[in-house]
Amino acid sequence: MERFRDILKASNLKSTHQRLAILECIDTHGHIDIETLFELILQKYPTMSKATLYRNIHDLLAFYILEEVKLPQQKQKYEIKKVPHIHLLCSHCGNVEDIFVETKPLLETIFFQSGFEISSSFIVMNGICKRCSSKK
Amino acid sequence: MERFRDILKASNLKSTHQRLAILECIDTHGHIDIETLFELILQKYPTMSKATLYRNIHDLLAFYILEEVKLPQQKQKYEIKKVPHIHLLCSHCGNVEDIFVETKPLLETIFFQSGFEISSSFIVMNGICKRCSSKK
DNA sequence: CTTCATGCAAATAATTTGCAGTAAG
DNA sequence: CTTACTGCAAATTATTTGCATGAAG
Repeated sequence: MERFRDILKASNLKSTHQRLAILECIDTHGHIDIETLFELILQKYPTMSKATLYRNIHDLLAFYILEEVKLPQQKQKYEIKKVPHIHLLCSHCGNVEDIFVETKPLLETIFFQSGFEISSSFIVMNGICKRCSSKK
Repeated sequence: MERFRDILKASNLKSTHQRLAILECIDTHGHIDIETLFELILQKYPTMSKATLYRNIHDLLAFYILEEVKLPQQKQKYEIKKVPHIHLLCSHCGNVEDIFVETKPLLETIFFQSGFEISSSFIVMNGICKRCSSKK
């Protein structure tokens, strides 16, 4: 994936095999936690160390290349930073789906009610996804 | 606080000093993390151990007496379970405010768009609270 | 070449567990 | 009394750091 090289270069970060592997792995897997990520990368790069993984996650977050996703009852996960979206967490199959929805009305209601000026939001919906509910 | 004794009894949990202290502390302090909670309780009960704290937090969560609050860039916090609400996290003063807002329209939009049946939601808004924005 | 990133091992922090003693009901 | 809960210490697990080596540009 050439795009990750560009993204890294833009932040003056070297495009090491390890970093590219981390980014590609998160990209193809979607929301992923440290442990799973580590095991997946080990398969390609048996020498990968956890210290490197932690350091890179930290740096990639700092440069807003990654984003943390804190889901209820779950270990912290990570994803490639993208356009703001809502997380739909299926309590049946465990999958996380992203959805892009207009939230402006809600934000305006909140401002109206409380005077709180919102700059960003983090939203997780728990429930049953379409696939699971149609299987019942 | 007599009400916590009742709540504990309803779940067949004994009303120990430690448990009552944990609940009262979280109740008066609001959203609080393990470390802060531990230090506050130590002042009243110098013998309180962290093992007990962790065990109790775990059990109180399991009985839905407490609720976990995972805020971006912050350590996990806990609060007394209450009516569903939205968290407003002020990036200036760091305070977390709770607000009760009608989210039904948003939930319906999501269902309409994706077929995802929502049972509960977790929402954090980042921004500047009324108090801070009026100080500028 | 020069600088930044990696791997390893060791250090630190966070959380869990086993067990004997203690307190709640 | 009986059972569940606590405190302590030890065990795990998670994360960070120092430093010598190696790779990227």
